[in-house]
Amino acid sequence: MGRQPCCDKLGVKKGPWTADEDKKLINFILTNGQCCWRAVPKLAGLRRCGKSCRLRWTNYLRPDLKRGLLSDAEEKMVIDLHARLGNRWSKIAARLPGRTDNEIKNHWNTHIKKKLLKMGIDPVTHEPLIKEENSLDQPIPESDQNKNNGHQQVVVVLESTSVTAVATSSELDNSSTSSSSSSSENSFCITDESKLILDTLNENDPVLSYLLEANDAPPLIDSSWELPVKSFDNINNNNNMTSWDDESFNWLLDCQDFGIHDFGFDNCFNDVELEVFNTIYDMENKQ
DNA sequence: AACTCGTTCAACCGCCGTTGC
DNA sequence: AGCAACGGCGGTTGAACGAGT
Repeated sequence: MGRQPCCDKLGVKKGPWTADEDKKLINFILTNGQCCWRAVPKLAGLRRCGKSCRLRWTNYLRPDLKRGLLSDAEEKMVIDLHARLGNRWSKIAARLPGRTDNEIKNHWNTHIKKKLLKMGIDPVTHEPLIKEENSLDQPIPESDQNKNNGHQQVVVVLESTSVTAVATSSELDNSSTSSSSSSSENSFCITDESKLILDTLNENDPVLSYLLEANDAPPLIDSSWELPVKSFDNINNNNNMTSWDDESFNWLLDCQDFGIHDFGFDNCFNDVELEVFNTIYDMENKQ
């Protein structure tokens, strides 16, 4: 005999979570921590599958989630990491504090994918889509392709970071040196649009510079996330907290823009991880 | 105002490696 | 050792919403 079934499929509720369900789940996790997800719905008084509870917690209720659109820096990191890791969203999310794999995956599919396609980059391979774009989206007349002031595309492939870009600027005249002297795989030109990509590699950017230095480094954030129960004490000012009161709960639901600092999570990360987080945090606050 | 269409994202589904019995 | 549940992951779906007509 193996284990008991995960949950009784009959009577299990599906669909969007209600505020009441959220409250029950939050209360349970804060009281008991994350244990056996199979037991959570029963113990928390929820008619949900344990899997659904885990998903709701990790993707939405977790207090260290940042919420909101990804910042430019985060987006650039996602693109770069995707170029190296592919659709391994959980690995990518592990490098972006406060972001979930689901969130990054959604953002990729709805925003970044389109941006890359618009730039003539295959979002899967991160390689140029010159042929496809010429034949499908916006066919470029041969006459225009022969003009430097037209929209001739120049491939930007940065081997060290796997970031690929295609420039469509008319400032190609200024970049002839780099394109003519390189091999096909390594050739690149500097133009307005490609500068946007190159900006992602700014050496002054601590996030990216750290990222680039640590090609094979372990994830910035340990994937085995643990509930820092202690940090929640700050919320209720109650060391013996057993559950959230209505005020605290409403505060959580209303405050979708919280960060690590807000919860005293700083102690959960080492100096480097905190530095990365602080950089992203500051960038967002400046916007 | 009513309808259509496109976009977004929370949630579900199914698969797979791990682990407990 | 083998079966089956668990936990996690990536792909997909569909309801909600906004923009355009």
